[in-house]
Amino acid sequence: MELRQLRYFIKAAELSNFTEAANALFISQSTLSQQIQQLENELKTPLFDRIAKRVRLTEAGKLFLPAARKTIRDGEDGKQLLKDLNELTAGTLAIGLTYGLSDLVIKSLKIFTDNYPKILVQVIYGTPDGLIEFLSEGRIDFLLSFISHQHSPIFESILLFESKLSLIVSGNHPMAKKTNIRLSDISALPLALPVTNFSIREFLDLALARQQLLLDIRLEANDINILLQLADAGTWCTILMASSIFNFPNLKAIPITGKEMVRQATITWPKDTYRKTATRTFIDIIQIQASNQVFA
Amino acid sequence: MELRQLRYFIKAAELSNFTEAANALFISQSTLSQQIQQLENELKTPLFDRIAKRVRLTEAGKLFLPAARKTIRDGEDGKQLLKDLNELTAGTLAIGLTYGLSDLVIKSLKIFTDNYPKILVQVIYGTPDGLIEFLSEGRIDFLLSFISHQHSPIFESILLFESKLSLIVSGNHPMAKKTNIRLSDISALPLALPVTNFSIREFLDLALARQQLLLDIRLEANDINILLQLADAGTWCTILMASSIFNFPNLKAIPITGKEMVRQATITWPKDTYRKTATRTFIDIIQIQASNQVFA
DNA sequence: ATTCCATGATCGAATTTACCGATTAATAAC
DNA sequence: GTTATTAATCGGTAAATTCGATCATGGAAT
Repeated sequence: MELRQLRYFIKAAELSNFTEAANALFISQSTLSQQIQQLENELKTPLFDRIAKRVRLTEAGKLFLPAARKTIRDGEDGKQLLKDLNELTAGTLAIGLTYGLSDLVIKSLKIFTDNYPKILVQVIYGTPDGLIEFLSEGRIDFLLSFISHQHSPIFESILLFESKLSLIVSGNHPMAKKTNIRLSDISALPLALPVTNFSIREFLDLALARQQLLLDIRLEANDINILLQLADAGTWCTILMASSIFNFPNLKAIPITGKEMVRQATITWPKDTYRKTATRTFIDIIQIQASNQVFA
Repeated sequence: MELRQLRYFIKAAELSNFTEAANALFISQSTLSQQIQQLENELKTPLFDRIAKRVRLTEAGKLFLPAARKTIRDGEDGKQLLKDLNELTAGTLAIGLTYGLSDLVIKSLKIFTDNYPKILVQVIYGTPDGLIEFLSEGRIDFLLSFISHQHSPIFESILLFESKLSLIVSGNHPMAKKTNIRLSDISALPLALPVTNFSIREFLDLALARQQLLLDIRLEANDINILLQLADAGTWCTILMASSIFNFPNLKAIPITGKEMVRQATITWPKDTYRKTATRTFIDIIQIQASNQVFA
């Protein structure tokens, strides 16, 4: 039994006429006749009475017709489901996110969910390593981070924007007026920094090692918001990407000079897997947002 | 999209492994791979992520899987419906019946409905002509009557039993002791007979005309039961088939002599149409009942 | 009655499709 | 590296679908 046969049967039952049904189906009458017979053979039940020059549904045929219709309809429903999914009216979108890119995502999310309210969006914060793992497992659809995987065999990345490593200080901090600063100028400041397994910290530590500098680290936290609040209160300064302070109007990001101090925000997804429309659409949105945004 | 492809997809989704799925489906791995691709093309949506050496459902695939299962299940349900119908656990049986054969049907019905309680039985009384019309229209499945259609091109008949036209009298009637009677002996009796469009009346009138006899007809009725009750009360006699008096133990049927006075009870159904199991089964039962029954 | 028309079944041929086996490519595990 | 596993691909074959033509039947028109 195949859907084709059910489609033929339904049309023939509706028209009670094989010739007309065949025309409506754009097949020959002989084809229709044969396919109906084949269906009847498989069901071991005649579906039509062949009386004189017209056909009429048998009782079995009458019973089978609604069942056949239902089967066809279910098949169509399945197709529609996928169509809806591609048209962003259903489904989920799981976004992996490292600290420091929240602002961009939040702005983009507003645009996305306004246009596609039926998509369930999941925002998963994590470390780059952990999120890469999630990406492999298919638990997130893509990943926003400052780590590029442009040369990976299994991941693909595109650049969103560049952001400079910056000293984050409160607006009334003595250094708040500076437009840029050298890494060596910071060494005297008491700092609150992310813990060492955060990628920004790894990035910073690498630069410090290269320049053979040490910093006055007074506090470590595994939460960027805490660091920002501490800076906002004027207690300590911190070092983060310039793009991290969007939520704190009182804070100032003073870019640290040096071309190695620039990090690239990227979107990463698994190579050679289907990217659903929700993913592609969201990435489009986030790219536009990124290009509109101006970071130091 | 065909059910075959859905079956393949479901198995592959369940096993997350094309090779195993192909084995389970008794097809080659290449066939499975191709059919899945074909389905994906039609849906314009990849259903599996091909990552490294194993496949994994895409979100679209996860969404589509229950829909595919439902479609398959509905198809199976349709088949089961017909199976049930053939196995007499569902469906209807519409019996056309002329007056005079009720007793046989009622006895057979009891056996039938005891064994197949889910079959809805419809008993349609009518005149032979009307019932033949119903048979043509498919409103009844078969017809019990004293009219044979053994030589009709569109109807088929089998003989159930023979019954003699009889004078029906109350047990205390002067003639009740007779074992048979000639038609000419009846002409003096006041009679209550079926109306002229009843087939038994047509049959009787034909015989009377042949023998150039007239009867003393005092009453006509279009209901056999009324005639039987009148006879039972001793008011009048009537002429019916011997098989009609089963419900009236006080009545006696005195066969009328002459070979033309024998009528054949038959079952008739349309030639060359599917006879459902309910029909075939009921006919079997009624044939057995008829052979067990002894009529004058 | 006879002819004509409409309809479904059937037949043979052509086309399409499903299927298989062998091979290739990719990758994970050793 | 090497091996084993797995899915994709290719070419060929068998099967199924489809078509056109024809046949058989029954109803309608004449």
